Amino acid sequence: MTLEATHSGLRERKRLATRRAIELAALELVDERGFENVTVDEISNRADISPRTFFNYFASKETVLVGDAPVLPNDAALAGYLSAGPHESVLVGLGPIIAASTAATSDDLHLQKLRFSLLKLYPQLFTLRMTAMRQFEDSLTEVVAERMLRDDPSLAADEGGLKNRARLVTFVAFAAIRHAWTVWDGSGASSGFGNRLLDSFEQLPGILTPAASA
Amino acid sequence: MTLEATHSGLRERKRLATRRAIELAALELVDERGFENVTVDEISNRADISPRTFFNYFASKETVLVGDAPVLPNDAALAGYLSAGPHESVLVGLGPIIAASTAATSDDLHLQKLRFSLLKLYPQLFTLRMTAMRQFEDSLTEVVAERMLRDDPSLAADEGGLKNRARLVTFVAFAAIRHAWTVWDGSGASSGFGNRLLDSFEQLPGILTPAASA
DNA sequence: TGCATATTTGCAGAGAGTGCAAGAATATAA
DNA sequence: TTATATTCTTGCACTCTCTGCAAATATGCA
Repeated sequence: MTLEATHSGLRERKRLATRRAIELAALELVDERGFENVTVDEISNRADISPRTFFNYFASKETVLVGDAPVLPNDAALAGYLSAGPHESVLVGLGPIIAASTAATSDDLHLQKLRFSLLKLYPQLFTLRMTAMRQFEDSLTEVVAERMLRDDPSLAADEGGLKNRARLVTFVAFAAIRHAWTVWDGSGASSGFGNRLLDSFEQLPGILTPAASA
Repeated sequence: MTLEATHSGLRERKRLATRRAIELAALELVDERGFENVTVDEISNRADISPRTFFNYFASKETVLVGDAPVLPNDAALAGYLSAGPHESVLVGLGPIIAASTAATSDDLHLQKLRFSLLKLYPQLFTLRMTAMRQFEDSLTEVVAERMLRDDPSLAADEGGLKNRARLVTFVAFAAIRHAWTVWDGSGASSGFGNRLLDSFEQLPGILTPAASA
C-alpha cells in the first residue's frame, strides 16, 4: 500500500524495522536524559545494533530525532487549490494542504509526541527540521506559482517576478506554521495541530491588511 | 564611543582584536577551501592563537562564521513606529526598523561580504543564524505588542491573544527578511540589502489577493 | 545449491569540543 | 615601582561524533 511497502521482501522489512528501532531508542533516551546526556553508543545499545550501523541509517545524532520532512500530497486537495480561482486567497488556501501534508507521517502517535516535545525543547533540533523542510518549501513554491499563473495568465510575461512572488507566499505560509507550533506549544496542545494550523492561516489576512480589527 | 569601547583598557582592546582575528581567519579559510575542508587547528594557526583559545571565544566552528545577531535600536525610528497610529500597517512599518538594525553591525564591509556569501552557500549556517536571531525576534514581538496596544487599548483585555497576534506579525516579518535575502542572492546583490528588504515588506499586503498586479 | 548483491560490524583514525591546572599578561593599589 | 589580585592563554588528557575500509554475514535470485 504505502510507498515503503512496495516489493516488501524480508530485506526491506528488516531495514524498516531497524530504522524504527533506532528512532525509538533515540527518542526515548533523549526524552529520559536530555540530548547532551545521550551518546550514539547508548542509542545503538538499546536498539541492538552496532554504533557503526547507526551511521548507516542516520547522518548524525540530530537527524535521527527530527524525523522526515513532509511531502506534498498529489491528490484532490492539491487539485482543488490549483483551480480555486482568483477569488480564493492564494495564501489562506495553502492551510488545508499543509495540514494534510504534516498529518501524513509514517510515525505512530507515540513517536510523533516524543518528537514534538523534543523539537520544543531543543531549538537546534527545530532549526534542523526547518532546514530539512527546504525541499518541501520548494515544491510548495512551485504549486503557488502554478496557481497564480492559472488565476492570471498574464503573469507568465514576468517569470522571475512570478517566482519571487510565489516564494514570498510560501515563506509567509511557513511563518504561519511556526506560529501554529508556538501557540500549540503554549496552550498545552489541547486541540489537534491541524486545527491550530488552519487558525493561524486565517489570522493572516487581518495582519497583512492595515488597521483590521479582528 | 561605541559600546565595546567603554572602559577601553589594553585588555579589552586585545580581546576584541583577537576576536576579530579569529573571525577573519575563519571566514577567509572557509571561503578559500570550503567549510568541511577547514579545521579549527588551521583557523587557530592563521589567527596566531592556540586551538584551545579558539573555544574560549566561540562555542563552535559554526558560530564563528555566522556573526552576531542584530539588536533592536532604541532610537527615534522605534519611537516613530510605536506612535504611528492605527492607520499605518503594523507589519509594513517594521521594515525600516529591521533594515536599520541589520545595517548596524560591527563588521567591516569585507567581513560582511564574506559572511553573506557563506550564508548563501551553506544552508546550515543560514539556519543557525536564524536561530541566533530568536532573541531579536522576541524583542521585536514585544515592540509589536506595545504598538498594537497603543493603536487599540481595548486589546489589553486579552493579553494572551495580543501576544499571539504580535508573534504572528513578527514571524511574517521574518518571512520577509528571508525573502529579501533570497531575492538579493538571486539578483546578484545589485542594490543595497536595505532597499531590497523594504521592497519585500511592501509586497506583503499584496500577496493575499492572487491577481494583484504589483 | 550456488552466485550476486546488500547489510552489518569492527577497527583505526581525524576532528570537535571540554575540564583542569599551570603559566603569562594586565589591572590595581600602596 | 612593586606587590597582589584578576583575567587570559595555553597544553594536556579525555570523550564523543563521524568516516573509510575491508571482512563477515544475510538476503535475493536463478
